[in-house]
Amino acid sequence: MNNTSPMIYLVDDDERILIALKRLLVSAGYHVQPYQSAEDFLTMHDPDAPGCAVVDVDLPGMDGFGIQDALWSRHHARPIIFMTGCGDIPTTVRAMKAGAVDFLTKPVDAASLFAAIEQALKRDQDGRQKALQRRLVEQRLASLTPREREVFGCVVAGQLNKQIAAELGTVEKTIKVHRGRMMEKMCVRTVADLVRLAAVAEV
Amino acid sequence: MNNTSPMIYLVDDDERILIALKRLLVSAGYHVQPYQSAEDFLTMHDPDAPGCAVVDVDLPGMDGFGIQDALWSRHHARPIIFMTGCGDIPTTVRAMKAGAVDFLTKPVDAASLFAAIEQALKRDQDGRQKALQRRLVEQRLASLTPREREVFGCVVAGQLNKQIAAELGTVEKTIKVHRGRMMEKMCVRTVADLVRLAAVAEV
DNA sequence: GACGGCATTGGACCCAAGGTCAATTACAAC
DNA sequence: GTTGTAATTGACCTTGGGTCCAATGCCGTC
Repeated sequence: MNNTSPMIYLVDDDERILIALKRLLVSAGYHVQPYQSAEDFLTMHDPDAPGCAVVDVDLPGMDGFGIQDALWSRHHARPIIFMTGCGDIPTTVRAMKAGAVDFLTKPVDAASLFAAIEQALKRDQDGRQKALQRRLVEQRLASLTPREREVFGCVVAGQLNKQIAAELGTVEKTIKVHRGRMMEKMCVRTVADLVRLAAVAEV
Repeated sequence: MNNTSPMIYLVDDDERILIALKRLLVSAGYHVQPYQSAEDFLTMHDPDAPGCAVVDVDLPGMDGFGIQDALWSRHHARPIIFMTGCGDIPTTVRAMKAGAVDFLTKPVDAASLFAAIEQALKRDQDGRQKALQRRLVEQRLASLTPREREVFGCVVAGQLNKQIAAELGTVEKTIKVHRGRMMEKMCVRTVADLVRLAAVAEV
């Protein structure tokens, strides 16, 4: 699906640092997209492209946390690595609690940065994988008729056709038909597979 | 199971702080167990009692991370809240990455401490709940004969009895018997329930 | 050697799941 | 009014799942 190589989104208001870090990362083989402000990053980056963000928390205007919140509220789960020149412990804790991959102090140590980026890219990859599966299941669920949707829930709950019929106020034969069509639309052949699909969607 | 009220394990080498914090927590209605060293805590605390630990990272001898590692290697997932008088950002990041609930700076703010403790107790509760379920499932799995165990795997995978029979080199009738006994031992009546149990055990 | 647990199998039987063929009803859109 | 989709139901048949009773062979323990 997304086999484009991952992008590192660099956000720092200090142009010298931006240039230096970009050079470092490019020389290590990464694709880099630099931004001088949170606003630039948020409006210009492609949220569907794989990759991670390396962000200075102390930005003028919207700061690093603003980026984190903005991405979160848009359901963009892009992993973030923070950098700071003058951060304190409460700030660090807040960032990590909010899901930051790492919180690095300037001057940034190259080895730490690379390690954090690798971890962030892996997290991004995993997240994308899960989101993809989830979207697939939700797409299939959306193709169900209301009745089929109800039957889906009952089957996942382990109910027998006759029990489902009683619950939905109809007869077993009707349920069998709905159930058959539902299984086909969900692209599964066994109840075991269906339960696993349901688990992907719900959790 | 564990309806004893949760215990707060306090670990700090400074006796004055230990006393002050204990007083604060007791007055807030918590049960508190103070220790002056990591070693004392590790040898004397009850790992099966619900609760969380509030630990000074800068302990003489084994430090706070030592506690974290020791608990981890013993598979005791007790949530830890760290305190520090002179910590830095890398230390904070390390602690949070290792799963600390919070990382507080001394002097500890009461409101922050209470918030962290509530979060830690909730995490402990959730962890215990999951561990309990998991142990229950593993116990049931352990009661299966080797053959039943194999059939379990195939059923969860969604295979038909005849397919299972072919895979295990026997006939459908035999599988039916194993399958029936397996379902009874696992205390489930439907495949849907069985798949959910399997999910609890594997993840 | 007797005993118990385990794996295996056969036969009879019942219930559940799913498919075929056919038909009816309701509602919304064109 | 016609068309399409969704929901519904019936009779009939096949396959799959599950249970009861009964029996056999293997293996390790007492």
